[in-house]
Parts: sequence; C-alpha cells; structure tokens
Amino acid sequence: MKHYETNIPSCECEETHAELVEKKRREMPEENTLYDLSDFFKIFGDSTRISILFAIDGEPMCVCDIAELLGMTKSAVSHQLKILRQSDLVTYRKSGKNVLYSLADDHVRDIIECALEHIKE
Amino acid sequence: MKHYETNIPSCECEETHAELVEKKRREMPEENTLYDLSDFFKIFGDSTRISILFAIDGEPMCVCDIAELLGMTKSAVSHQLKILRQSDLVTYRKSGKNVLYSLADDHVRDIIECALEHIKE
DNA sequence: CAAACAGTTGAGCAACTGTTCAACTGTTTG
DNA sequence: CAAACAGTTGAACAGTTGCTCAACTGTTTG
Repeated sequence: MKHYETNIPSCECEETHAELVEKKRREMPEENTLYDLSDFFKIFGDSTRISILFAIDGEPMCVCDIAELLGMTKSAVSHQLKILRQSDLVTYRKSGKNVLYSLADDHVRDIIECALEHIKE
Repeated sequence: MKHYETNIPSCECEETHAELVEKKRREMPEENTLYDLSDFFKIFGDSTRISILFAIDGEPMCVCDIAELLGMTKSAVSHQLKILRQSDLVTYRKSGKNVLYSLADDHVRDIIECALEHIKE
C-alpha cells in the first residue's frame, strides 16, 4: 500500500509487510519469556485464587478459615493453595494443627493493585 | 461451637478464628470485583494473546502479518483478537483490505511491565 | 464482473482446569 | 492410645478453552 514510486506496486507492498514482520520479530521478547508471562497471569486468572490472595493479605490465615470465609471445602482451597505455593506467591508456616498461609511478598499486592486501577474505568 | 462463655479454653480458640474470619470478610473486596479481576487476568493468561499484544505494541499490524509473525493461521489470530477487542485491550481501523490492530492504551503496557519485573527474579 | 486476498465466524474436537469425593497423614487432646 | 480435627492428595467428572476447518463477507484489482 506504500511506495508506488516506479512500477511494481503489489511487490513493493509485499516487501513492506515482510520488512515490518522482520522488524517486529527482532523486537519480540524471547519465546520463554512469553510463556513465563502468560503462566504468571494464568495464576491470577481464577477468582478462587484471587480471593485467597486477598484473604491472606495483611494477616495470615489457616486453610480451615479461608475455606469458611470463601464458602468452599478445605480440599478445594488446599488444591488452589498448592498452585499458589508452587508459583511462590504464598508462604506458609505450621502452627500446631494449623498451617498459616501468607503472601510471599509485596510484589503480589502491586500487581493486583495495578490491575484494579485498570478495571475501575 | 461458639459461646461456651464461662470455662472452656478450646472454645476461646474457636472464637478467635470466627472473629478473624469476620474481620477478613469485612475487608474483602466485593464479589464482582474479584470476578472482574480474575477475568481481566485471564485475558493475559494465554501466550498467544500476550504475543499479539507485544506484536502490535509500537506500530499497528494487520491480522495477516501477526499470523505470519507468530506462525499461526489467520483464523486462530482473529479469534484471539476478538477476545482482546471485547476486553477493550486493542483497537483497530480498516485500511483497504487490511485491518490494523493497535494497543488500546498505555495501561496494557504498564501491567505487562509490572509482571515482567516480578518474573525476572 | 470474476478472481484473489484479508479477515471473520460458528461448529467441532482435543486438551486443560477446577471442584468433588474418598482416602490418607500428622497433630492435638481426653 | 483412640478420637477428633487440620490439611493434603489423586482420581474422576464437568465445564471451559484454544485451535482447526470450512464457509462466509467485503475489498481490491485485472
């Protein structure tokens, strides 16, 4: 669509597209980075896990209490906590019969905050 | 399980848990906010969509070129673009046979940047 | 106008995901 | 020690999701 200068228009167009694609290809992040990014967002892409993160924000909570707070079974909560644990988004410490979960770091809060701002529009 | 007023200690513990749960319940965001948040993150939780967002960052691209860049069919890309359109994360304008997609706003960049920082640790 | 191309769309399918259920471990307490 | 409770785990099932395929619309170009 650009550069019809001399005579071969459709060809020029092809070139332009190819060039743009090549430029973009060089600018793209590594494939692994893209997978890491989407995997990271995937964790937050479930309302149960988001709820758990809010629940344990500030003060740690045990599985039993989280389950009651969210109106879910301990099993369901535990399964989700496992995923959050494996992603290093939460930490835990045992306290007698209970296991107290807390947010791993402030970064988690930041990202949720960042998204909350986008949503409120 | 509650209000054994006078003498039983384990009951005290129950009370504490119930109080914590109630406190947390008051601090939790509205249910709809939690769904909105997770729905929002869900969009980013797919490597194809993340790739598309990176692709159209800076300079707009047509569906055909995005497809070539990512090594996917136009159909697959179009399906994902529809989702991104419905979430207001991208905008588009027609240009002859082509449809040029771009990022809807800088907010999108911010959030991805925010997550990228968390990942690099 | 017809052929070629860009893009969209709906149905169908395979893969994935979240919850439930039941069985299990480990700690506390009578 | 046994009962009760907190938590974890794997299998199974239902719901969701992303890609493919084929058919379609709309624009350009010979």
